[in-house]
Amino acid sequence: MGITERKEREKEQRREEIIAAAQKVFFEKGLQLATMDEIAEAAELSKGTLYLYYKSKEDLYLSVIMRGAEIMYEFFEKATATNEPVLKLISNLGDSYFEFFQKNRQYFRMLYFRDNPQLHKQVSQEVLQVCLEQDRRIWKLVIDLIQRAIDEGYLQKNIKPVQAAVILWSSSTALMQQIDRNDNYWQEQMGVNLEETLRLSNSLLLEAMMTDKGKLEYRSMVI
Amino acid sequence: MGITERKEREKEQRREEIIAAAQKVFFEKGLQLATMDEIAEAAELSKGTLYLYYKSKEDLYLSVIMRGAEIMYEFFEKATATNEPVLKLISNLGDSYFEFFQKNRQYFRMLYFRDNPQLHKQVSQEVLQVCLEQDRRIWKLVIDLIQRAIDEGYLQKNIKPVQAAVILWSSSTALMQQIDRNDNYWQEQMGVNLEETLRLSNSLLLEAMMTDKGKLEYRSMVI
DNA sequence: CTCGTAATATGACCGCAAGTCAATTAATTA
DNA sequence: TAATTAATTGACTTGCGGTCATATTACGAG
Repeated sequence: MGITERKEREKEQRREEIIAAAQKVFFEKGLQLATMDEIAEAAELSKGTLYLYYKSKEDLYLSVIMRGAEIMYEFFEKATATNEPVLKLISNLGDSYFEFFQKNRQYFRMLYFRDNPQLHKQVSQEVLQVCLEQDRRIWKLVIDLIQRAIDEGYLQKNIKPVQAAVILWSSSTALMQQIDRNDNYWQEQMGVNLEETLRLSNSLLLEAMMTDKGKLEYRSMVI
Repeated sequence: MGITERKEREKEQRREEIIAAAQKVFFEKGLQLATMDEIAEAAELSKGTLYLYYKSKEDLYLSVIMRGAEIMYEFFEKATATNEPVLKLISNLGDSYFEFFQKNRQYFRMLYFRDNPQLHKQVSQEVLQVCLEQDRRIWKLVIDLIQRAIDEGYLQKNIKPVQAAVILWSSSTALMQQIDRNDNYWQEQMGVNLEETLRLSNSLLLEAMMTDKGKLEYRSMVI
């Protein structure tokens, strides 16, 4: 009976080895240019073996993405686990998203593959399910925080927390994508610093959602 | 000499026929699942012929996208060509972007392929150039309008027009992408109407950028 | 009208990569 | 040690983007 457990462990370990190899190759080449043969070689396994552990290249890709999402979640948890006022926590959350982006660009890039279902031809139902679950966890963290800010009277009651979350999330993500792709272009051709623009966008939105009480506290906080 | 002209016309026409066929197939299947053989069949030509007119599948895809971008530009032009006050024009611009999205979802979806350079493996330099030119035209329209609103004292002077444009554009786009993919999910699981959220986001941002004069005018406008 | 030439169009073919599976090897059990 | 089960392999199949030698058509000179 100890044997089946060990086998289980070894199997899990192999899955991890494969993911690690896949990550290396995907980071270097991206989904399209990475080949399963390459990943197999990096994992020191044959291609056939990969398919014993993952149903498709896209499943493998999504599995790597999930590692990234987990790291992102940890950033968020850490950023919101202090005893600071809730508006500060929301602001921290925005900062930590950007920090995650800067320190994990490869993951960030992969993450928005997930949002493009046009690209999911071969994703298995199981992996998708786990993905959605993880997504929910992240949204819950954000939404709960905003709910708290509303309850405490810092954000306007007539804005639904989910709405606020979607708005803040969408604009942050979109701007970071822009930074990822075209930062130089905007800086050099348009004379605009996108990182500054991101901060501006976040504070404009957040302030626009605040109550007077919130604005008061926020401004004292910023100084 | 009339003959070479006719030939020129016929060649241009063939290019158009091919684009039309490609569009049909891409609309139905998306970039990945569409095959060149399929497009060739739809165009009633052989695959080889396609490659006499377009260098790659991705070039063909981008060429279809450019049709979409042209249509979008026309929406924008029409929305901003009236004599209404400039804040109303900016608001109209947002509405027309959403209208474009609703009436041309297929194009909208394709447009965001362009922003993912990870996917551009085979795009030729020429097509890319035309693309960038078109992009600039659209940005110019938006930025000029915002510049006008600043000049006329409706938007704050300390916000750069390019910044404002990027912020408004990014958040609108991101929310429409969300609508395109997951509207039902947000509506049914989260009880949130994303179309309303988009409008909210736009007005929050716009108002947050306004001067007092702007807010006064805007509020009288909304009623 | 007709023949040579140039412009167009064709589809068999190539190379590559995802995914499969019969055969092989390794580990476990009797 | 032999039999059974599990894990692994890599040759093979399939499908598609892209190419190119060949065929077809359109044109113009004689």
